[in-house]
Amino acid sequence: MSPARSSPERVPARDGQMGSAEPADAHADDGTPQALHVVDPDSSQGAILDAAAECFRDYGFAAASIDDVARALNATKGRIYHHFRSKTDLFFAVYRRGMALNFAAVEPYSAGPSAGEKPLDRLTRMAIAHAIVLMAQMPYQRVLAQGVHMHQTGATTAAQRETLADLIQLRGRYEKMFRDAIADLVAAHALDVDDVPLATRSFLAVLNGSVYWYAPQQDDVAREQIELAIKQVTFALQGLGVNPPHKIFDAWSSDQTSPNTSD
Amino acid sequence: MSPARSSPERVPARDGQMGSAEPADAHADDGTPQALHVVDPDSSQGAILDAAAECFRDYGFAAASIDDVARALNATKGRIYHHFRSKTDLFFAVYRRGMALNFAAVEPYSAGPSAGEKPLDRLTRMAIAHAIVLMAQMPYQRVLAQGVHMHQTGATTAAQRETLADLIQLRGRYEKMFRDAIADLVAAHALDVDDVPLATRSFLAVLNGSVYWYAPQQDDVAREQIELAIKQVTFALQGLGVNPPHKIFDAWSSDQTSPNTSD
DNA sequence: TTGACAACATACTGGGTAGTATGTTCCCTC
DNA sequence: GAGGGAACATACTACCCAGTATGTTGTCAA
Repeated sequence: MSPARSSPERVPARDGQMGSAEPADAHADDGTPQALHVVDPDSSQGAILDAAAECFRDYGFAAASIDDVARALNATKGRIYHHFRSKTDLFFAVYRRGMALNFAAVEPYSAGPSAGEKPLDRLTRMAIAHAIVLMAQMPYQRVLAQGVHMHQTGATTAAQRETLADLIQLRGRYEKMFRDAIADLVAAHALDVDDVPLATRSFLAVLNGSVYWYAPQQDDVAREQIELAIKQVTFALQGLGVNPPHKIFDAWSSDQTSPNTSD
Repeated sequence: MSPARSSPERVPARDGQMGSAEPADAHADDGTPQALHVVDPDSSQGAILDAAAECFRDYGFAAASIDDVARALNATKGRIYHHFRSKTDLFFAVYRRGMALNFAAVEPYSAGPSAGEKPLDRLTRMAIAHAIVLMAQMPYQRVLAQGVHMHQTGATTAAQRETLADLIQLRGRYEKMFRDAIADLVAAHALDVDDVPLATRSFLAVLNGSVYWYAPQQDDVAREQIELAIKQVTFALQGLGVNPPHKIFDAWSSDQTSPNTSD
């Protein structure tokens, strides 16, 4: 139903590359899908992204206005439009940075140097890292959830839809890390699930849950997050049908930054 | 940050009851929090709710316009504003109906007549019913998720915020059914979790996951939904630390409408 | 048949917002 | 020290959309 909606297709002309007189060299659009830290966090653009992430989290993409973001920055629209071509582009940049934060947190444990590592330990470390970065970077994570939703609806122009597909693919790669880790467990006969994709979704659903209800309670936020993460990971691993390796939990609790990878 | 936002508080005058010259007797606002089927599904209002649920699902509350809903109905705004006072009220009605669908699906298994029933069987039936109604009534379920999110942001006027609080409380009652069922398992020493609220959230997170990815694949949709639900419930129960009762699954699979409550 | 009212459709208004066009300031370079 | 451009702020426009005011049609009762 509603095949055309209101605006059929914005900017019918000058589509495709549209690279004429860009105001700044920000948001490099070279076709490098692997590029992660696109924007320097300490730059002015980084501050814009942080403010935008909070606004998108609080009001949602559609309801948050550019003026809201500018107000959160103690600035005006001019500053934002100097760095980002449109509201959608700003959203994409926030999404990209959110995915970069996730990859930076989890990827080290996904492809660790210790090839002889137990598959269960690897999945456990990845899960804890994921659960923690979720709580530590809440605004960005909420934006990620919105981005997935936007993909199914209408994402303005064709060029932007293409960019969104890239971002969704980025998320697909991220989830694939977990799917592969779970599949490794199945291959090692350490686990018996018939539907790995579904199991992966349920696994991540447990860990992602905190995005919608977590708010810091205790003083020691870092420890609180670790404890919550351990509970969630315990639930998720049990859901898969395996007993959680408490040794990993203890190692993580004692060293909050990077748990020792000793067996 | 951003303490005031754009519109400080819509409709500063005539707040509170604002009951003057209602166009129709629709949307009875008597203070009955227990009322579930507020709107007759086969009426004109029911058709509006269905269309609104699809639009809110597709575009989100903020991005979906009243004209979009009207277009989906092959009608105009007049029809909608004749039955609902505002866009927010329409959203609330959709939310209310979504909760009614959930209660109607799960409540029969929550307070069944068989008091001697095993706690695990009860939770299992509730979980399956919840997972199935989620897939069967997708548009409404997506609206429910949005409603929870709206509660944390700004919900227009003070009177509407009050109504939203009612709806959130309705959802709280719904989740409490599951929390109580899990707490019963703990009390019966059939389960050992230290954090029941967190376990409940993880439990529901697994079941709710399908809202974001489920799309009918096979021809026999009802059977497909049952099979998916069983897989999800298996994961969720294992996450709690209990072995799923396959007897219940088999009974549900053989009789899709209402599983026999025999021992 | 004639009110009268429900159930819409049509036409219009006001406010909010994305995006643009144009200034202004500061810094850096030559 | 002059010029030039990056990094903003200011001012403005065009448009979308929630909400309203009013017109039209059908139906049902008296």
